[in-house]
Amino acid sequence: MLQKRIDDQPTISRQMVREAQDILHRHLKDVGLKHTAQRDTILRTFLETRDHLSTDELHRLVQKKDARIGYTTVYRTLKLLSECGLASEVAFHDGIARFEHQYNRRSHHHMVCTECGSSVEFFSQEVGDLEQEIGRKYHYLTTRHTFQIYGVCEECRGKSAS
Amino acid sequence: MLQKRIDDQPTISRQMVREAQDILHRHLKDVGLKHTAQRDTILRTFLETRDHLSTDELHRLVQKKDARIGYTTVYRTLKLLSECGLASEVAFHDGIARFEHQYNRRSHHHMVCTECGSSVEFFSQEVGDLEQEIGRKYHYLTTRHTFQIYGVCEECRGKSAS
DNA sequence: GTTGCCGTTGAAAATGAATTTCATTTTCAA
DNA sequence: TTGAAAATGAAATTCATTTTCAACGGCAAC
Repeated sequence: MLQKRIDDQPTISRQMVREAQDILHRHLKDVGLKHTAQRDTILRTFLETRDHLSTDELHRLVQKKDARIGYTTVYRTLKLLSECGLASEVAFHDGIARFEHQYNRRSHHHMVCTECGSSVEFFSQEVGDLEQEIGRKYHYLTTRHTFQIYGVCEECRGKSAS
Repeated sequence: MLQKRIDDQPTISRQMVREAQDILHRHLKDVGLKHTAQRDTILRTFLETRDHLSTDELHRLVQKKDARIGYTTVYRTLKLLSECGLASEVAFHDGIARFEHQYNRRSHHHMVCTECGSSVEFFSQEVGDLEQEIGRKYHYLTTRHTFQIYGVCEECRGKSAS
């Protein structure tokens, strides 16, 4: 099931793609890895979608551009992208790891419909503040948090009522 | 790795165990299943610990009481306990499903150390309020949420510094 | 008390996503 | 150009979870 995202930045500009590629290339150099056509293709494909993609879904999209790129490479590249902050994993609690790109986006959270899998993104400063506050209180050096709301969307409630 | 929990209710009384058993028995009756010694043993073992147990860990504890109880039965009973609200799953994002008992506990969240896996529980009214607020705003009928903070605890920071 | 039904049990097998292996190919610095 | 190091991708493996199935057990009807 494809996880849609509702967003305040509908498309990604050529400029952004270039900047993201620079970030990846710098990261590759930093950790002594090489620059390959596959990695660029995967990054570009990843940036072009607004959805929350599983490795498998991204692999399928990538294959439309270059059918010779394998699942494993997509899997490994997603890890690389996560390392350099271009991607981040969102766990929707359905047993599949999903990724969304983090390029030029403000911090947000998800509300997921448990019937159809669609999701709404929302923004709340308070949640980030809470991370800081709780970390200070218990002497943790916090790095990140996850916050998801689960429920049933309006459309699905309509269906089940009929 | 055993996930410790820090709590405001250190032990569970005989009274609570009895009440929890009643809840399970009623649920079994409701869905047309039977009351068995295994299921009672598993429930009792589950209630006796304050930790966040994986199926495997609970199975090991159960085996100390009755070595003939199999993994599958523990797995299935945890599902039953979840159905009737006695257990709930907490995803610590390490690929293993963990459960904690929900009997007579107030709503709480977790902060997990990514080094040693220990966790702190904390309480925040605001998070629940936020669930309501966001649900109303986007017309979702919300059922639950997850909120976890990840970081490094004081002890682990000490270790890595030395 | 016996019978038959139906749910339970638990070992083993299946599943499926994530990860690793390994032979081959590609990259890149010298 | 060249060779060492990394990348690639198909296949195999891992590992938690879930399902299957044959044997078992309690209980109600006879």
